[in-house]
Amino acid sequence: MEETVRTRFAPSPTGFMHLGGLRTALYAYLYAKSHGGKFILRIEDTDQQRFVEGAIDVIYDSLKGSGLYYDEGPDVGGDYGPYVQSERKEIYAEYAKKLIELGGAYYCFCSKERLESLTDANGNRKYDKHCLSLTKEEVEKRIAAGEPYVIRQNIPTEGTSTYEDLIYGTISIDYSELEDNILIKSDGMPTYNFANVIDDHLMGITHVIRGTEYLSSTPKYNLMYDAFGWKRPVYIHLPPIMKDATRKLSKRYGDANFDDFLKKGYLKEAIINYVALLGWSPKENVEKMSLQDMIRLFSLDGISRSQSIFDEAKLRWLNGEYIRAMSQDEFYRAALPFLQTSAVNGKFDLKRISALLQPRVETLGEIPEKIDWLAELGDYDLSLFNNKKNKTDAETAKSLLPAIREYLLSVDDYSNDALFAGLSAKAGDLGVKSGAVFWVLRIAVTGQGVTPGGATEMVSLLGKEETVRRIDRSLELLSR
RNA sequence: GGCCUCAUGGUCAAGCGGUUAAGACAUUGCCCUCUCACGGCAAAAACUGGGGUUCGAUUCCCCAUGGGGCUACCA
Repeated sequence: MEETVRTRFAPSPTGFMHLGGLRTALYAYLYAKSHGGKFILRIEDTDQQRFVEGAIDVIYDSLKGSGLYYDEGPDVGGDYGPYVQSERKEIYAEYAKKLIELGGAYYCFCSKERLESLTDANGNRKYDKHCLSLTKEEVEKRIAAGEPYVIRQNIPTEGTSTYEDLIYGTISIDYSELEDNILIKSDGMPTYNFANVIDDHLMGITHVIRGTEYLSSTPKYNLMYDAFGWKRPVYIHLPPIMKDATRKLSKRYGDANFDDFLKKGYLKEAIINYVALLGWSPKENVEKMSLQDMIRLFSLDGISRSQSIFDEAKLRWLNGEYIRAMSQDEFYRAALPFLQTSAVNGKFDLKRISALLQPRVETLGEIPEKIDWLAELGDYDLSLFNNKKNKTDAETAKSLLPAIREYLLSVDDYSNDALFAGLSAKAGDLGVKSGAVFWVLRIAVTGQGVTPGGATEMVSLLGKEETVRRIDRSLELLSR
């Protein structure tokens, strides 16, 4: 029987969910799920200086919020815990000791000063294996004396390491290019280089899915798998997501934060869908996909090797697709927080505004700016009445408006359809194109060149009292 | 600097020796239309350069150029 696929997402708690990280998590999730496997969450918090309060919750929330439910993790449990590295310190110490016995690592007592003295003319530094020659007795004596130490990996001085990456193919690195990196820091905590290997093995990870930044350091990890006699995992390295041609999407530029996009009014389904498309394309030529669709369509040969640039314009479009696919109620619920920050909150029927806005916005964040002006009719430029096609201007507005006002005052059915039919007929009575009536009316009640909906939709929304009040105000402006 | 790696329109991205080199976003134009938007139709737009291999290279190989990564007691 084939072994069960187990993938993991192993972020450091930095306080925000990076979109690149989210994509890595997504691919790991998709790979596992499309193979009937398990997806595991592990928190890599070995760098205590980078500890951020509440950061782990951000990871939980982002993952679950996007539908990437993990089968094992700190908050959901599992048979391979603990799933937080800072709680596994003794495990690493034990394996480090074992690796030393196997000759794959050694204690090092070198001072920072000595290390710095190793820097050559080009500014490069490579550890010289100085402490490798220490005898066991000497090492024990110095440890007993309380001297601080680290544990370094013992990398062969010659030879070549080769492995097969499922995306990039055969990768070969000469050992001479690698350094005896620190595995256990002087504070007793492991570095990524070590914890990552120990945990992936102990947690039964079969497929390691991560960014290309690890492509050339993977031989170091394989050396450890081999030394312990463990089976190497399958490697799947992913190309980076860029902000532009030369910069990666980064925290620094504030353009990579999942939460920020949520605040701007992007839907999490759209974000997940969009990042899935950066670096992967399904066999079928489709772009809008649910998580379930993606599980069905996911395959490694659709993953590209080149970096891709994050294009917010396309994300906007996709987000718009999701918005238009929602039911009116779904959209209303999603839009409500944004509607409530608008100046119209409490003045008009938010549900009706929501229906008007649904086909007209690509992100929820655009909502307030699209309707704020609706709250009050202020002074506006009378040249807005100018319309060539309908042959209108301020003068025609002045002559048409009283009759329109009278009509609107006389009817009680303010539904869009009734208003449209009634005003069209009225235009006939007045001997003008219906477009002229609609244009003049729309400007008169909104004072805007562009509105989310036509004259009748605006009037229907405003209601009789407010409509008449605004027409009066416009007539006043016109006679100044 | 050394090593690893990548390279199709502005962007994402099909293609995997012979194609009119898909599709999507963005752009432009037209249609629909009570403005805008939605929707529909159409246009413009690409194989980084140079050598090979081959009857034939976007596709395979090499070099150059350009981009990214690694070179930490960060991950």
